[in-house]
Amino acid sequence: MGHAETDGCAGAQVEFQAVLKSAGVRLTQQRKRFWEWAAGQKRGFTIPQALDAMRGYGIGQATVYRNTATLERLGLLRRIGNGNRSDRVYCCSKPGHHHSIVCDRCGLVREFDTCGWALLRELLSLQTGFEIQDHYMEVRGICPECQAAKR
Amino acid sequence: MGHAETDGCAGAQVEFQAVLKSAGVRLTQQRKRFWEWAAGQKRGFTIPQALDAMRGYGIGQATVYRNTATLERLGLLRRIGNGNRSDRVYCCSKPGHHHSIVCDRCGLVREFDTCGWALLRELLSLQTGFEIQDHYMEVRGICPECQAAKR
DNA sequence: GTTGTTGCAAACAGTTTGCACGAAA
DNA sequence: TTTCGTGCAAACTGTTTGCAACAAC
Repeated sequence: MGHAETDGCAGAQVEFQAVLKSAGVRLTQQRKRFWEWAAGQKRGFTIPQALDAMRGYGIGQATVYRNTATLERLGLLRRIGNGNRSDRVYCCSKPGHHHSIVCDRCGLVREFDTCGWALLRELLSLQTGFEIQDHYMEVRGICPECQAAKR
Repeated sequence: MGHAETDGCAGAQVEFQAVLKSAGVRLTQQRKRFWEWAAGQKRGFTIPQALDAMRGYGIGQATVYRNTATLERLGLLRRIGNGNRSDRVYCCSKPGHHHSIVCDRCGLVREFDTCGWALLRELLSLQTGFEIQDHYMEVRGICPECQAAKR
């Protein structure tokens, strides 16, 4: 099953080690395994899925939880699923601020950054008097492949 | 402490009973108490806070959880706090689709619905090929009062 | 009278923690 | 050789559930 144009984590291997090093975080076997697996999950994953997969490598659950937190802190992983509370985790293809659009059917994640924020920010600031700081956005839909499969 | 222009739940009392009735949900003493209290929390609340407050009325925790879920289902309550994962609950001032802007300092919630969605939806649809369904958005900032208090 | 709701307490699920050992730098 | 990270299991927190009594309609 080829996911056209969506190989989100290409070149992630290199970046991974660099990010860890610059954060003073050690590159352990377990972390490497976890990251390789996570980067391969193009549709994100849930914690139970990660626990299962890592158990296969003899990696304990505490390690999975700890590493999920660590990599999230380093901006390598991100949590989504607020609309439906599914609490998925996915592997960021690029660092920094961006949003995600998630397929409701298969969980495929794509990232985007154009969200018209500058304008909205200005508007909200005027309307509410709030000193606006940040925003969070998540879109749900059906990905092209699932649309095709549906028929 | 007067919260100018932010008495979100005015007239909620009336609507409350109507919504419950039309959903075939009973108006019990406990639900009424819970709702009255919740509607009074202009800055939203956390579950522990609700548990505490309701314990004062002799209302059990199971009831609080069950009612939170019920009222959320009826669109009377809503959960926020995805950016910082604080998992707050707040009382919706109006039904239907809208977003929230939360004060990072005091938790005050204001709702808004202008978010430039139509345009973004179109853009994302073209860019990603997704059949777009829904979106979730949340803004964080500092409310006017907290800005004033800061100085 | 019928049925949804409640309170209690026990059960549960998911997550975190303490500690001794092992591996990375 | 000095930390940091890991595995294990126990502890914990927050949430859900079964059941008998009760209150809403």
